[in-house]
Amino acid sequence: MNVRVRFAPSPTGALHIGGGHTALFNWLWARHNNGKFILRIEDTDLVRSTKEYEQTIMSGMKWLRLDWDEGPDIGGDCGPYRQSERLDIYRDYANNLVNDGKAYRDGEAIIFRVEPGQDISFRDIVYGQIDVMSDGLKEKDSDKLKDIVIIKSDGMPTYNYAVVIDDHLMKISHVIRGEDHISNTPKQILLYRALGWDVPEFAHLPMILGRDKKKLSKRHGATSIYEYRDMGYMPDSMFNFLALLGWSAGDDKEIFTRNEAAELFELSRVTRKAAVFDFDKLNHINQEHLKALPPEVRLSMVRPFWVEAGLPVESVESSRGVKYLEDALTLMAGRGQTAKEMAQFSDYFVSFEPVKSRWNADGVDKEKLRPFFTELFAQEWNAEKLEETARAWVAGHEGAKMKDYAMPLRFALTGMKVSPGVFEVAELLGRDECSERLKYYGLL
RNA sequence: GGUCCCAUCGUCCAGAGGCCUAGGACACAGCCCUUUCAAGGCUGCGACGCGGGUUCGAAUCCCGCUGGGACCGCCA
Repeated sequence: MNVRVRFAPSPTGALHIGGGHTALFNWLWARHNNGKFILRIEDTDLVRSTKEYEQTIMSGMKWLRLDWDEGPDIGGDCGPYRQSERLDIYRDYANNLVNDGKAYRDGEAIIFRVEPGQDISFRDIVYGQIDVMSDGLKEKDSDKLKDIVIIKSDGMPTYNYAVVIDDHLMKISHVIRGEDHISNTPKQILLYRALGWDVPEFAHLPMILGRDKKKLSKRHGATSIYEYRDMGYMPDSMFNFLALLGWSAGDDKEIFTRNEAAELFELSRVTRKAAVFDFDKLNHINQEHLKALPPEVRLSMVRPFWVEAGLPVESVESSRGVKYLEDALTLMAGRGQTAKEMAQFSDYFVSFEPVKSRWNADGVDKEKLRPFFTELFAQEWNAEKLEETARAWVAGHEGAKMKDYAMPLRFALTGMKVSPGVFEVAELLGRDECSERLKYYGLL
């Protein structure tokens, strides 16, 4: 089967979590089958749609690296890919339906007649058999059967109509979308039949809920994909996390790359239960990815947050080399759940200034520490030698404990009570830098 | 009000009649390692919503109940 799937957002807002999830599953299915992933813009709401949002959605998808094979920006054989540019098509088919007596005009609008007694059941790849009769398509709070508006008074097609025309004309093989569309599907099936077309396969996806188990919305905090980027989550982590909402490969593997996911993905393994968006899990997945990153990529993820914090990344890079910054973050691997946290936790590698502002002399016995630091600085400057020296010092002094020396050193160098191994930090910072920092406090 | 969907640890996911005294992950708690934890290791806590069937046997199949949710727009 020639798999062709599409993501069809309406440009009335940024790409949000739910949309990203839907786009992701479509992408997964396309890539798994070596099929095509199509982006179609559903901009038939004249009032709310904007070109800016269209751009935002596309860049959101690019950030997640959900690349499409056909779309409004790159074209394709089934274009145009913007519904506002397909109005003639919708009108032609609507006129045919009117001529066939299957639809009628009311005002400026065209309305499809729903006949009672029709079985509009369908089989969903995820949800299985869904039985519906056309008699159930009632008006709200009424027993009246509800006909379907297909062309609005302003000449634009409605969602339920345009989606059918486009999915057919664009040769969509699988319609993969949120579960909130299950109840739209029977209406669309009625339209497919009236038009004499075969229906595509349907696969509905479970909803994503907030902690309170209500549909994810602004109330739950960040909903747009971009907000996650700005918080320091990485595209591959978001991808990994979103893929796990409503799907698993069946084994215990939870940290994977997009290609691994594409290989393993099966629509038949998608879950039916709505999933709660869990920040703790996202954090963990992001941390795992952050840990596994190649040094240069890790640096590229963290760098913007150092810059954002006003740290002199550029000058440190030119004076000490990019390798220094990469090594610093290699030491940090696994520490911090977001790129932003990692940047915050490692600022002392980039500048002494934040260290000064955190350091204070409370409880620091300078007289006791000075000889120890002097001894340290008499050594060859590498972590192994430094630790060896420190241990020898502790062993040679009655009642001395490693932490009585290591902690003040850590605090003086980093301004933090937590850091990677302090001797490794010292080695990387370098003898001169360490010396400068200790002298500043009068510890050397 | 009508139609439809869902129901395993707090959360995400395993489980497609016996392999389940229900497994993994996150979170949480505790312990260990140790110069610190935001790193690493170990242990623990913790669920099949309820009631009926079917069956030698049910988390798995059927029915009812309860509880969630979606949709019923000339929004998508």
